[in-house]
Amino acid sequence: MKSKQTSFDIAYRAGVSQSTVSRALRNSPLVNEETRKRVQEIAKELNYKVDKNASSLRTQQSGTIALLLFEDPTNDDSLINPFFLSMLGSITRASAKKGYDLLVSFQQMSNDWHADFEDTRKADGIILLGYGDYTDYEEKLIQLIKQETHFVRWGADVKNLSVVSVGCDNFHGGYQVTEHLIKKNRRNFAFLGGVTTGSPEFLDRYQGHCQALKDNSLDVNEQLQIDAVSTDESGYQAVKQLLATKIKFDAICAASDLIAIGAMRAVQEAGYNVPGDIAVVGFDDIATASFTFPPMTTAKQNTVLAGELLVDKLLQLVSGEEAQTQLMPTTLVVRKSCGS
Amino acid sequence: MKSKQTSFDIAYRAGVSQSTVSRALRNSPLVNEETRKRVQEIAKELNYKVDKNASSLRTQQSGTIALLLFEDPTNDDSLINPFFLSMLGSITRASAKKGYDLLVSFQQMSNDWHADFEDTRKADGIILLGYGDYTDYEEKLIQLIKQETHFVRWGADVKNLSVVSVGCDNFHGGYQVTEHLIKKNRRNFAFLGGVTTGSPEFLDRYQGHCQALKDNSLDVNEQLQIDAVSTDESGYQAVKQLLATKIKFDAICAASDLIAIGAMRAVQEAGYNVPGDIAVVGFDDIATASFTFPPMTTAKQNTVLAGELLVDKLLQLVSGEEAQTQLMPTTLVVRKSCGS
DNA sequence: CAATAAACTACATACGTATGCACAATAGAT
DNA sequence: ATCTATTGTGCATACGTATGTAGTTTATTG
Repeated sequence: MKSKQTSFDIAYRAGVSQSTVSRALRNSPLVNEETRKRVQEIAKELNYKVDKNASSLRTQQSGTIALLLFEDPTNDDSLINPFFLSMLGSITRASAKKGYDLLVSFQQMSNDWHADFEDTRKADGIILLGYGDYTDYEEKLIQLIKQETHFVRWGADVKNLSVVSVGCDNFHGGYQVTEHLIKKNRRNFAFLGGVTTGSPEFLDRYQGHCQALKDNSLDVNEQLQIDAVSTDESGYQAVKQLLATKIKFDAICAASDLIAIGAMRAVQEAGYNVPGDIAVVGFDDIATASFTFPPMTTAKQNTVLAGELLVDKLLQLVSGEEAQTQLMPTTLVVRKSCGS
Repeated sequence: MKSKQTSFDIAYRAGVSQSTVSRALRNSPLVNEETRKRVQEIAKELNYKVDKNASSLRTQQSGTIALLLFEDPTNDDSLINPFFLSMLGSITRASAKKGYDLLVSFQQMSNDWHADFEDTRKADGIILLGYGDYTDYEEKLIQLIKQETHFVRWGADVKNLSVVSVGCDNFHGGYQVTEHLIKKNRRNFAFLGGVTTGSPEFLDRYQGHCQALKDNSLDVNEQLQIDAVSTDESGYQAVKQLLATKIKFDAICAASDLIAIGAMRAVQEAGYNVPGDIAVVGFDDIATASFTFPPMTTAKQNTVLAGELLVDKLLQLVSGEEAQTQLMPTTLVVRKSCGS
């Protein structure tokens, strides 16, 4: 049980050659049924496991997917955005289902992340996860393409680049929640989320929001759009700023649940009732959203499906097939933060 | 930029041998300062990266840690316990800080998990994460020890086994929250969490709870202890069951935040006020805990520190050093669910 | 019974790196 | 000018597996 078993040890015990052992364990049709069974039994008996390093070195395939998780640059503390954490969970599951191991890596998005995993042969392909809202991002995508790295990414489609993305229909989601609020007879909307500065995802949500207003003959009041990053603190501050302007509003569309949570807190602290005075909707449907008070109405992104799509598409690319960018629909989850 | 670079290519370009390249890149003192610089420059220029498989095969070290995450067996849906998700995040960070890659794997805790990662040389060591409350667990730990696998685990110490564990002081945590409630003049306590059936962690929390009661000359009413697993649904059902007994109580100690969240919901639905009529405390301090209504008072487990300790101790074991089981203190986080 | 096919199995080698050992080159000492 | 010490480099090999090719055995056929 001590020193490591190799295929030669199995071969010796089975009275065959090492190559036969290798073939037997990989179920090659070249070896006799009987021989194969015998070898496999002995292997199990001796608790032999194929050395993945040697195997990968020989086959040039690692059976591993790398997940690169980019942090929100503004979020310095050591908490991870719960939405991405949830994505991480579903990706882990999805890759396990496909028999792949998952290598998880946090990235400082500073240097060299682009070149690390597939080059070193530790992974067959890469999944990029995080808001792509920092400088340099496209440049690095281009470099990945140049190196012919297999990768897929989460998020809004990137224009003019042949990159496979999986994302949700942020425009539609923004439209959806806004429409819901309009049906609840709200008329004066604030929008919380970085539009000029932030991630493309937030911009799409905002544009969907605006479109819904237009389609219902409502005006967009740009003074009620406040930039915010995806933290509850940022949402809290945004609402404070908003209240200071004295402009009236009866609904808040937040670009993410975290922002919405902070917004609700600020609203309630100012003595207003949610949803009575001000309705709030979020975006993402993170786990916390159902436990807030009042429980939050939000546009759900299906992280389970997302994880599976990302893994499936990546594996398609790895095996040389084509793969298409895909947009998933969002689902409106109605709870109580917009009235009943 | 296309076909893969090897150390031979670098050697050719630098006019030295492959072995010199290898040494230069690993900063061996055996190679001349000047030569080393030249080699490293050329390597960077050609975007050369050491093949980790070949390197690992040769050195028998992978530079990788495997994280095995066990699911709560009762939790079938595809959501991960947020506490463990948070641990996952901190472990990811901690191992990155040490320069190790992290291989994440979900386990069905059915067969063979014990033998996979270090045996195949994909990882230098293993971190076990999850409630250790299922049959077979100790048996598998014993097997890991037999195989001389390097591993550490999260959770309560395992008696009679020389296993390195990192956990929090569940007894003290249970004591702490109960004491807090007593100071708030609560006298009739319910405890929600599997004691006979559940995980050892829950049992420790319960015992701390009981000790606090005894130290304050209060009786333990065993009829007010309800088994529950760590989901909000389970907490919800437990309170329903409790209310049906008509026994009076003015405080609930939940064995986890998720249980507490479900409990609060049931209490509020029954028309009682939290904390006015019934105070509630949780355990863990998951992200959601600060967003509930009212915000939850709970015993915080320091996941960031836990992640670092787990990684540090594992790496100690890997490098042949001794490592000790360690209990971390819990911190009482006072919010509003116990009154002000 | 010889010749050919069919079905297995063994031999040899390559994957890319790291390292013990031998060797070369330079410097210093006598 | 010869010898030892010092420093730097190259040669050869091993890590453990997978696979092309050659070889052996048995069955099949003329």
